[in-house]
Amino acid sequence: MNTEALQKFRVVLVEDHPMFREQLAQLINKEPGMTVCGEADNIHDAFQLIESKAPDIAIVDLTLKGPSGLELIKNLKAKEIDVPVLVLSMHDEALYAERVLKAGARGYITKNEVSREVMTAICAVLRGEIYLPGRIASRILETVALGRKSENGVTQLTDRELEVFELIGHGRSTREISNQLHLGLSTVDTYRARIKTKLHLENSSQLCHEAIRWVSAGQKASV
Amino acid sequence: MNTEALQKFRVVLVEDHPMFREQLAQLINKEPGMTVCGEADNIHDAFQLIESKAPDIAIVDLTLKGPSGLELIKNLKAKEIDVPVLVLSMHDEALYAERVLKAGARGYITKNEVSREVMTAICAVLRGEIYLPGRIASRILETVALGRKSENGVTQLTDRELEVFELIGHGRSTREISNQLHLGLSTVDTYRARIKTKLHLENSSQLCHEAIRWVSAGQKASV
DNA sequence: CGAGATGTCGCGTATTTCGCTACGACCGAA
DNA sequence: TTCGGTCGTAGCGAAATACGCGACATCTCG
Repeated sequence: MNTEALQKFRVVLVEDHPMFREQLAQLINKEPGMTVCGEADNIHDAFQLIESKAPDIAIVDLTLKGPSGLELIKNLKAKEIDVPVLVLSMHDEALYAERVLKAGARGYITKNEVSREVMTAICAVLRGEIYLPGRIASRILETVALGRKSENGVTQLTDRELEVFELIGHGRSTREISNQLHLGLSTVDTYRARIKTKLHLENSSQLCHEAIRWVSAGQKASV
Repeated sequence: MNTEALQKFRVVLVEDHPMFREQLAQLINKEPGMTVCGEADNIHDAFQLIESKAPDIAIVDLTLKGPSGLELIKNLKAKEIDVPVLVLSMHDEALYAERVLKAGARGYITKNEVSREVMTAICAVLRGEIYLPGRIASRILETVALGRKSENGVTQLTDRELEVFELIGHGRSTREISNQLHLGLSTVDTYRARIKTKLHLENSSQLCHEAIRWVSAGQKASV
């Protein structure tokens, strides 16, 4: 029994929803081979926790109160603290999955999964695999199959496209942009279309959404 | 023991977040005097469930996939189905608390509470009290004390308008919103128009912009 | 009761989106 | 140097959407 205790996988939770965190902790502690060795609700505490405890895995919520979980992942990578990170997100969007994976996470699941799926993901990551729910994986693989560069996020936008993207993010309409940039309406339209393609966005609402998020994030989440 | 089992308070859960629902169910079933007698993840099932089971209390998440929990509460009231409703919300916002209370709910807690607080709330509502966490209660009382009418911004939107506003903020197109809310396209259009008027917005880009800003700001800034 | 607020919807026109095509410039690989 | 790719630019037509108008039934409250 002692040896079993020693062999348990040690998990750190980073999640700012107390109830959700409790639930996760319970779920994990219920599992024979795992134990929660620390919890945090912001990236600062989380960083110190992970640094000191060196857990076998960290489960990180993307949307924390302060800087997002993405920052945490990047910080860990920057400091070469090598802990597998499983990202938990509210967003069921391929864009985020790509970003966090690129930032160094080893898995991405949404909070809409059932507990079993979460455990599956944890186990997969502990085994060293990268875990993604099927629908997100396929969306990403699709872009790969289509010959996309491994580039993701906003980096692959052209200068002009980025310019337009940012203006969209500032709430400018297509017409305003075309005036401001001295372009034809249709030209701006083309950029919008290309941006949507590159960022895998379905319609102009999502385009607007992403653009604003990007702008108001101060362009730090790029990857 | 048998009589005790018969006396258990029967609880219905309405929550579309599988993991969270599991957690809640566990929390409640662990309690000696309570038992979960039904779960639903949309207001349609929820309504039938509550109608048929006539539970002692319903715990309702505000943000469901389809129509929001607010609708459910209103429907129950309209049909004079008299079940105490405890609202569970992501939003730590007096704005929502006021709305759901007006709609007939008997309590309002956020998902940021710890389990103990949730149990406290459930018990309070079961005792026939109205339960609000202190900080929300005081904020509501404050606005009452100040003679209300801090009518700037989003406060003046009606329930429906707010619902639409939020969906816009989540990047949904008009069509998606009309589907999700089971409304005519033109109806959603009308709401958009009214929102624009009330918030003094010029066009749909700005509407989109404001909605997204508001949503991603976590709705903390207004009131 | 009556006025106003609210939820719901339709219509017609103006505007925008969107998918497609196009074309010259440039750049790197064959 | 020719070929294939990307980039900036732009037009076209069909479909979708936005927008301003009106409408009507409830509901609420003075």
